[in-house]
Amino acid sequence: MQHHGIKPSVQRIAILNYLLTNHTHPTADEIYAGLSATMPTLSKTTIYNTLKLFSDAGIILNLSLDEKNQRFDGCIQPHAHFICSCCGKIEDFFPEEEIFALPESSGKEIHKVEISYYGICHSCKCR
Amino acid sequence: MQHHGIKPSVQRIAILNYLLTNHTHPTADEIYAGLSATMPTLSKTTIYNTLKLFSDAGIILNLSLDEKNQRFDGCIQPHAHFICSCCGKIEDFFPEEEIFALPESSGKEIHKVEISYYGICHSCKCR
DNA sequence: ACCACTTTTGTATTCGTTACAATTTTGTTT
DNA sequence: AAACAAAATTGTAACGAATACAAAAGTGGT
Repeated sequence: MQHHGIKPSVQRIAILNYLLTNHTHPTADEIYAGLSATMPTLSKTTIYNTLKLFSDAGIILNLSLDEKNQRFDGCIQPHAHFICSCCGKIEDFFPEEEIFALPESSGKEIHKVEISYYGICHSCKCR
Repeated sequence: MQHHGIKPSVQRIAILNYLLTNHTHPTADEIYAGLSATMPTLSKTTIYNTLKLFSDAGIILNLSLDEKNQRFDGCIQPHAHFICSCCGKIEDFFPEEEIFALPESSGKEIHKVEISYYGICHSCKCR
């Protein structure tokens, strides 16, 4: 965190820690629900502020795979996602790295790549 | 449209036509702005209803690449997008088809694949 | 012309996110 | 330690895209 010019605080550490230990691609609300038990005074605005701070600094990812909510990912290794439209589960995938580079470098500067597969997962299909 | 069990109407034809001729990946609002000139009584609800009808039927794509708005695409050939964070421009890409299939078919049923590259485009970089 | 059914429309509501100002915390200087 | 400036946190209010809902208009068949 410090290496990115961000001063640590109790709230910031808690939020980053939540993202690094819960690989659930949570929304701001889910993070709030998860942390407010132990930090009752935590404000939702702080969560939004902090998430923006972190994602601008590149230490977390702001995912747009969910059209209803912003979702956040503490794993910044290039990876893809599978989203089950039925149960909502989000799975991580790690395809070959080549996919994450632009085919031809046409003078573009790439900051983020998002690869999302939408469909029905195995267990939802059989139910 | 009829082949997908959707009855055509003046509004539906206009909305589909807008998406097939404008490759701008518009929001519902942008479609409304573009059509209300010639169809003054067109309602925004109709646009939302119709876009949902079309994307559920698979004749258009509901893109989640923009975290602020739903965006829609009349081009349903598998393709990727580049989004310039500076000027907002959205470009189409057509990588090899293999990318759009799941690496290993793990019993999943894929309905949609979204591949988005976020960054700065050439002209914004030089300005 | 009548009727049932579908589509469209406008308004009201919801809810995730942001704006903003006040309060609290942190770090530094004297 | 006290005082001060700067930064972070908090709560409330506001915004706006998307949805819910009921009324109105349109469509097709008898």
